[in-house]
Amino acid sequence: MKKSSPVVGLSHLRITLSESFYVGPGRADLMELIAETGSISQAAKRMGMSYKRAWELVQALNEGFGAPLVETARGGKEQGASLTEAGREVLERYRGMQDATRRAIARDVDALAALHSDISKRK
Amino acid sequence: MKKSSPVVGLSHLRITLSESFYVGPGRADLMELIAETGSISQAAKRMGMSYKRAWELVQALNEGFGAPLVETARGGKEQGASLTEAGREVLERYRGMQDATRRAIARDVDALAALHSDISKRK
DNA sequence: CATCGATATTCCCGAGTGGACATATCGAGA
DNA sequence: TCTCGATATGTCCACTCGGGAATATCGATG
Repeated sequence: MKKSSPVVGLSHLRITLSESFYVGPGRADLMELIAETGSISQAAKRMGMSYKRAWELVQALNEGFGAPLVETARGGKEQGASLTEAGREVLERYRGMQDATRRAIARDVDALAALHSDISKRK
Repeated sequence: MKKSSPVVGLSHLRITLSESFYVGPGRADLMELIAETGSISQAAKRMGMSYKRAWELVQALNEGFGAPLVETARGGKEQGASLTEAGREVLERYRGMQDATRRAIARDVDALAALHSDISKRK
């Protein structure tokens, strides 16, 4: 009994922590890819966005939060980017909230999807 | 024991039903205001957006869903806009999902807020 | 058949966004 | 001290988005 279509359902969940900081799906994905690749530029490439945009997002994350969530190091072999402890926690919490939300709204999503396909057939 | 700040927490919840249709906070608010005021222009005014934008959103809702969620009537005394039965159900379901989501993520939001204020104090 | 209020539709323009590109910078290691 | 890979930062430009305004349309009602 697998899901029929992964596209339907929760697509955007944004959590606001203050006037200057929020986390949404894009920022979370970027953080995750930075953790995976150890590089802003690599993460940007995988997300299909420019390095500039990714770097600006990192700035927004760090400055908005008030403490670095993404650390960077220039030069040498160890250069690159990585998540700080706070960054890892923010990401983990966000993923948890996504899961909790999907579970919480599953019935409503099904009901809406049913209504939608119902009406589509009718015409 | 009331909430300290209503700004913190869930700020955006978008539900995608198909490639051409989704509901988010803005569309839901617009639908609700149309139901309340019985007019696209009135609803637009209350949301601080132009009539044009509101009208475009209504188009996106109706065409995206594949069936009218907002009905309009021109001319005479009965002119205006209102929600169809499907529109009311979509709106009601969306509000329900918002509530369910808020409940589901409450603990995580608190934990994130705690982490955030913790770090803010530290510096 | 003139009025009226709201919908429907188009045109023009400014602001903002983000991409592409070009450099500058850093610092470990060869 | 030169190289190298990645970060850091600015400039320029095409494109999009949405606002504002103007106009057309509708149709019950008097």
